[in-house]
Amino acid sequence: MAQRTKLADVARLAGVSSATVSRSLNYPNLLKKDTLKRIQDAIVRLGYVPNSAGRALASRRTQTVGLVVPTLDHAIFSRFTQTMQTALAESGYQLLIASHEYNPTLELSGARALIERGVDALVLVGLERSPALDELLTQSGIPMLATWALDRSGKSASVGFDNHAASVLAARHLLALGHREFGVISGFLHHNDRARARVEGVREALGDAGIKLSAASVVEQPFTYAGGRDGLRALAALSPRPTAVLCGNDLLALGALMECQSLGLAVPQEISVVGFDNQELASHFAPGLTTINVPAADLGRVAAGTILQLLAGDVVQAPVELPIELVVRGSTGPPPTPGRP
Amino acid sequence: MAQRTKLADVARLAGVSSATVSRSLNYPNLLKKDTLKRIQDAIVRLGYVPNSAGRALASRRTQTVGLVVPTLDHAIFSRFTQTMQTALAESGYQLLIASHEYNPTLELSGARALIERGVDALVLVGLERSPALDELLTQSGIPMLATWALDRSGKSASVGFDNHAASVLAARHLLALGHREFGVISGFLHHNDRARARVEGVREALGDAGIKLSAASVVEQPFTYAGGRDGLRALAALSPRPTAVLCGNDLLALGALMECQSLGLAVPQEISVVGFDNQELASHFAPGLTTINVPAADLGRVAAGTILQLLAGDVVQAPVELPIELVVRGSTGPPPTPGRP
DNA sequence: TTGTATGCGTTATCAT
DNA sequence: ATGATAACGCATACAA
Repeated sequence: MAQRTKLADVARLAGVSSATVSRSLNYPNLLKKDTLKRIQDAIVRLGYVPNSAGRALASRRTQTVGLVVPTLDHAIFSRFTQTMQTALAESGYQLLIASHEYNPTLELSGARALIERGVDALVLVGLERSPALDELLTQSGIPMLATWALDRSGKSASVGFDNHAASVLAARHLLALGHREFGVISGFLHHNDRARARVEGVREALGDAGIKLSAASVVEQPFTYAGGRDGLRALAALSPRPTAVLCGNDLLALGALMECQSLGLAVPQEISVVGFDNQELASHFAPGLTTINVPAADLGRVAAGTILQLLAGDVVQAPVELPIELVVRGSTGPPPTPGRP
Repeated sequence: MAQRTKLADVARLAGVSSATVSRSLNYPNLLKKDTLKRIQDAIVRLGYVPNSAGRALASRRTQTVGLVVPTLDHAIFSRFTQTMQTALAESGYQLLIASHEYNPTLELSGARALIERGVDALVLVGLERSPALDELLTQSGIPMLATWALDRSGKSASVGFDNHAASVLAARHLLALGHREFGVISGFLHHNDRARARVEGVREALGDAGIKLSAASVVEQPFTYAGGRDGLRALAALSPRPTAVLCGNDLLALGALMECQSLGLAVPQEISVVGFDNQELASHFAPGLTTINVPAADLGRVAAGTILQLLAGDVVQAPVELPIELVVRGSTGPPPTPGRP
């Protein structure tokens, strides 16, 4: 039953050639009003739906964009994906998705699967990829866009923000408040250049202030509330105890906040927490939380626009940098006593 | 540069016919070990990637599953999608996604776009669809799976849970606590049969107890924190004021909780709140929140499995019902004084 | 076990 | 403005 009526069926019913029907789909203004209408009637009558495999084979384009993300199960990526898919759909493009859960092997196979399916362009997250994937990308010659990071080398088009600069911003803010003991709860750094850039930003900003970030004060945890809890517990056990904690995303930050409460640590009086990602809850349940808001939805929109440019043949070299903002809530509280154990 | 090497190129390099190369891909065990190896070497040497348009045209299958969801920007759907895509990828299927933001027109065009692209099967959310979509589905003859709802009529395969029963469960719980005045904060009911089933469940359970749910005590709001806030404010203004509020999802429930706090209403002493969806935050920041946990990840896994069965030609008639659970937190608090204004 | 030949549904070139 | 026809890359029935 599947995929019955074809171009030729419509052509027969409309009394024209299949070439004309094809044109009615792709260049309707080339046809005489009358025949166009006859064809369109036939299409409706038959419930004809074009077969894009045939179309792809003949036209060498699939009207499909591939997206390879770490996971859809983080708000930032699902929002990003949602926005992109809506924007692309408006231009007649469909989104084909692969996720790899931060596993380079899965990223490679996912990208390969998308390329096999003939995506007209490919969107990736981050700049880091395995040599095999790099080779696959250059061999395929498919237009590629890196997201959530900026490719300053200009090797590939990119839209994102400066993860490094963002955490420098946050660290300086905390330094200005008088903090001297820091902790970082990060996601796993393996195969996550964004997370690494964030940690590096902290390290650098602190270094400029003559403060060294010890290995023990950077803990890697899964991107979950539990990860945030565990991370904070580990940091709280250090001596001296950090008075400021930077978290890699909202789940980690909120988990850390919960654990602070469980441990009886006042935020931000005894400990300050900074989290990446936009978390509406923060303003209400966690007035002491400072956040670095990342523009996931904007990124999706801009990425879609850039992809369309690439597909139009434009050469997009310069990275498109989106602004991030540090949102400080409840900063009126007293600064923490630095160095208190 | 795109999509250079083809089957024939590999065949030439390996010194075989293209048919043999095709077989090496689809039925490797039909080939002599030696020739298979020669072919595979050639494939690697050339960096050959199959063109699935050609494959789809010839085989009439795309190894692609279409998913039409309301949005990826709600945790339940992104988690569902993520799980499904992972499970399907393990069986060599790719997921093609369309989202419609609760707009029937977009749902139709999305489904059409997916069918055009030749998806082997289609996954939809809910049972309600426009007549046009229904016709499209039957005309196309594509295997279809309804999710997040149970098709008791057996017209289509379905995996989900009983939204109606779930809210009956919640309402009875609140009745048992002594509540007599109820409010409901729902998402928009238009084109959302799950939301309607939830409200109906409440209405029915209350009706059994001789309580009528007035029109004013059911408010429709967008699925956001702000929606929850606005909804609760509206309900709190009613006289008599509801002592128990049921919310359509986690965002609405948390928004309602925030507003309770802003209004100085103690939860659950003065007002009880019940929210659909699994919300980890609840146990910490909102100990008075009772939740109906929905198994988004399980649904994704089961849906993927069912789709694979359908693709294998199995006839899946009976709806697959997943269990839901009512999680009561902080129920030790005193029951609210019923009917207090 | 492998090769030959044909067709899948559409687009695009070239006529008319 | 429209028609005839040759690709597009692969799978498969049939032959060998």
